[in-house]
Amino acid sequence: MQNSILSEIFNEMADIMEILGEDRFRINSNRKVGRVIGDIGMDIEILLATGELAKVPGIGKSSLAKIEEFIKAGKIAAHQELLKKIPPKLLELLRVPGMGPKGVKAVYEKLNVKSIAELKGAIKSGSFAKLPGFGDKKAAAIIRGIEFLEKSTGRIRLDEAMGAAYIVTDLLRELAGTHRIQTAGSLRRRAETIGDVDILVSSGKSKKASERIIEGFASAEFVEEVLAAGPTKGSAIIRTETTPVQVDVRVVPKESFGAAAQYFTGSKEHNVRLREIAIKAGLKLNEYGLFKGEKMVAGEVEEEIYQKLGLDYIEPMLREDRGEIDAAGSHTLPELVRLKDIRGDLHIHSRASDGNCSISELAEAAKKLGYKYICITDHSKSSAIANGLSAKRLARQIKEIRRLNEQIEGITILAGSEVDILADSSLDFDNKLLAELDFVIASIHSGMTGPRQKVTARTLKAMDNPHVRCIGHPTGRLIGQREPMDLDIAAVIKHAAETHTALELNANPWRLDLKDTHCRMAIEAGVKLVIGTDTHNIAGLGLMGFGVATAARGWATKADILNTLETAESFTGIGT
DNA sequence: GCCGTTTTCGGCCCGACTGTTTTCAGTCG
Repeated sequence: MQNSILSEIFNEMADIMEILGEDRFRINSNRKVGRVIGDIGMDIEILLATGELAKVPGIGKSSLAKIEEFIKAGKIAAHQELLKKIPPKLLELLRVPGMGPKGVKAVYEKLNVKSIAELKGAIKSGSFAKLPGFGDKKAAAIIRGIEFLEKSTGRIRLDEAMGAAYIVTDLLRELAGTHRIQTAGSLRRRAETIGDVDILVSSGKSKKASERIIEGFASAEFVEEVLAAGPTKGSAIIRTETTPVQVDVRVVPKESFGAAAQYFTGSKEHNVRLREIAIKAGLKLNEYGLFKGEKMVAGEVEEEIYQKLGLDYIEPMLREDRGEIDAAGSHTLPELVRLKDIRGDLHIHSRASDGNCSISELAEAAKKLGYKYICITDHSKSSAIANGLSAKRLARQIKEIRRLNEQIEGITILAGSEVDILADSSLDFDNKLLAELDFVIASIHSGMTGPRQKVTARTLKAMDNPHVRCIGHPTGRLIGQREPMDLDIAAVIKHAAETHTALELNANPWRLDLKDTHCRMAIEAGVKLVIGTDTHNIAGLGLMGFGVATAARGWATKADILNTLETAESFTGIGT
């Protein structure tokens, strides 16, 4: 799929144009095209061929021609022309916190700085600080920015962001003067990766109270470095168990809390659309409220902002400018699936393969979560590294599970398998054994770097097996660590619909696979999703929420998720 | 460059913080 490359090209064009100081509206539209292409789950080549691409908001005539040019020629002339205008490494300067397009332009034109290494040199030599509009403090800030860039791993996973948020909200709760505390930003939207953690606090009217909260945050022992600390806003790098995380804390008065929550939750693109709607209605929207002239018409309650703009309330997970605003206006938003709708976990590893717990321990823990059923899906024999079960061991495990079901009350344990899809597309167990199972997940664990045609064919073939009820972590990605397989996702979804095979939404925050946009495609094609934690221990059962949030980001309702069904019987005896 | 229930031309979101400034530009979200 060429979407991500194209998305990067449009963003790069916007970056270069910005450094060159070109028209900011044209820059913005290029950026928007880049984002929209990145958001589309569907292969852009297919969308172009069917004429659908021309209907996508934000993509106009000019961009359409460029995309067509890229599909045909593999490059875009306008992009190549822009690249010629700047040295190749100049763009990396934009990644340094504190360096924007104007700064990059200045150091390039006045100091002939063409890379981060040269920027470091210019700061050390003192020439940077002598530039008009710059200075010693700015120089020091940029050095810190470069250091942060060098040690940071970029965006962090959802679980890491949540851990950082807990650290800070725990402290804020202890501070005097904090009333309400709410995470905002991409964390509240449950995006798959998080840049920095935003936390919103409401306090009393006095300016002093607000200042004290920021001071309390900035001086906390977990703070590694304070990036900014004003009367209402503080920004700092904090230590966590895994990685340094940037956390922004914002203090707002009680009467503006809802507007601030709306504003700081974003996404930016969603907010821009809302403010445009406000302007058309003769109103003004900012983080303090929705105003008609001087008069505040909404602000304390987030729901009221949407209501006064003539929109249904939009859940944070949907706020990506992916059609949710139009749907809210026409009252056609989906009723999103929630964690409380989940009745069981269908992807669990026990001690028999590479898990840490016995089946009965897992069952008891699941019962405490209110689940009606779980399915034990240990690895199959080819996953030797994970101590995959042989046919003989699996047959024994099935008997063990049947026996346990007679002993344990209040929850049904299903016998399953996460069976390997082998390199030749066959499955790791024969049909006779698979037929014994209540629920079979088929997954690829090897040959993931294979060509598109091969990995796609393997997946399609597995779905042809009548015993396979679900494809596990379909793209195989590990966020920040391993790229997804080059899978033809549209073909997989189409075949899943044809064979009535479910697709997994693996809830592990390392995976979130299928991702949100792919979930939405699957749902639109009528394919059911299974949200499974793929847990190897009891704590991992708690990862379900990450999967549910991702499903919601894919506009999933309860009916789209297989494991919201009330009883275990819904899964048994299928394929026999 | 994109878009249209005031529009095919003329608009295009808003504010905090910082550092360099004597009133503001740049960056960020």
